[in-house]
Amino acid sequence: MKLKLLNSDGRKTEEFKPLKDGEVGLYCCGPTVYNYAHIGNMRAYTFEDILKRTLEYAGYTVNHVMNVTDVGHLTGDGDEGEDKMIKAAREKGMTVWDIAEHFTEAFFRDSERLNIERPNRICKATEHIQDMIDMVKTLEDKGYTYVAGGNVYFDTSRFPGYGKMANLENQDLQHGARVAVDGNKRNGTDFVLWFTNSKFGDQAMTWPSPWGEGYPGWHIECSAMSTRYLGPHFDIHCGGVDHIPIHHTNEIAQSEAANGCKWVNYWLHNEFILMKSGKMSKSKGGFITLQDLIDKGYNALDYRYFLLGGHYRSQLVFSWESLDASRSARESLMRKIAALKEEGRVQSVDTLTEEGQKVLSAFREHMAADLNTPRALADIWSLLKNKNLSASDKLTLIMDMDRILGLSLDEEAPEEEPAALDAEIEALLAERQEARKNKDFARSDEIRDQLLEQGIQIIDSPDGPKWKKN
RNA sequence: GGCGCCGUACCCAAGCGGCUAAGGGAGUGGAUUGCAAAUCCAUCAUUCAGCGGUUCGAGUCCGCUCGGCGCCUCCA
Repeated sequence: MKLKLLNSDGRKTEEFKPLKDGEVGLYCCGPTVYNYAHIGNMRAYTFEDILKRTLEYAGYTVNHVMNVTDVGHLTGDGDEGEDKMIKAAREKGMTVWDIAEHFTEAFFRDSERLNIERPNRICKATEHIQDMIDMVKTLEDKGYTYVAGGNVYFDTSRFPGYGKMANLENQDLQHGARVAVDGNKRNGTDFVLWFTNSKFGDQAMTWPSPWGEGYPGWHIECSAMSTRYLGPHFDIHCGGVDHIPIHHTNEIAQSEAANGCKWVNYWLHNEFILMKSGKMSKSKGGFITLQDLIDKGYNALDYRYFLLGGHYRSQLVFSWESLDASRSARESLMRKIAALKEEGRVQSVDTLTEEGQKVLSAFREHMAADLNTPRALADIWSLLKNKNLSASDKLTLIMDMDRILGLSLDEEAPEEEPAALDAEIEALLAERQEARKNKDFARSDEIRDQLLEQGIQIIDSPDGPKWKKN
């Protein structure tokens, strides 16, 4: 299985070749834990999960590293603005450490519910301050920095090819069009490596450094931590498209300047989830969390299915109608699989017939072609209708595909357990059965409507009536 | 002002020069069911925003027009 990935660096689709045979170093920009993640944020982590699963499916051993930003990420650019963590702590009356812990926990709970596999290593910025200081020191020794207004800046004019991936050289950037220009900067694109003059300094969040007590700039953490865990040159780096022009551009500059070599071979970026009204973001408010979906009665995997229905590199508009369609599709899929289990069983893919092998390689080809998950879902639906496949072959294929899709297709269709039936409903059900037996359908339908109003849907089956909560 | 993306049926969405334009949701007709639900069968774009061009051949490449979006603040 040869993967072809669209590399943002060069904007071309390339065949993936790892630096070391059979191994992949993968770094993904993780959450800044100052608030709950919204469903747009979760698209990035779901996409990265699909990437990781696909790599593993293809036989690679993946070392997946993800950071948790718990310091240094400002609300504004340059040396203006406040640290997000500190701001959140002040507003909520909690310590920064409590804030970080609370939202980190919430983040991984959401990840788990979306079947996102835990990265092999999760690293917190606050636990790697020394690595960052060391890297800034190296940059200083190599002459890439200057100190102004108490802060240490990276001088982008000293790094040839700065902004190449983002195509910055061809853009007539309007610096200061919407944000006050930082007068300490020598170049508009320069950025802070280490802060010492924060106006909002929370003493709990500063560390001693050669430049004075302070805290790190946001970009340096990813460079320092990825280098520590994956080395100075590794395979894949992921993140949202929003990171291309600034965060990743700066990461490349400082990493390659410090390490003195090529840093990342493949850059993969996911596009945004949009609302009908435009972008979803924390600062604008009005964002939707996974918990909101669950509170409305959706399964977290309905959202994963929704995400898989669009290509990660395309903008996807979220709407409740679309989510409903995803839920209907996923529930139907689960029912069909449950039915298949009545007459077949999962086996090794080696036992597949020629037709089954054909279906499987088509699926693999689709996933290998820059992770075409919409196509992969279509493959499942087509295979279900394929008359040349036995139930066992279908199950075998679907479960193999689910290693990548991560939709928990092997789980039993969620049937509301009638164990907790309350007596009143029980009585109504019994009465309805009695009425049906006597062909008093007016009464039986009346009871059904009555229960439906209480959010209980009755489904008659050959084994008697079943019910579920809506 | 600069950079980039997109416009495929009622909705979402694949498709990257060549068999009859994937798949899902919704809808419609039929089978089944007391009726529903579920399931099964069938049906659902002579056409890919518009106009030109390249080509033996274009939804797919090029140009223009119209429309939508993102970035150049924070953001996944």
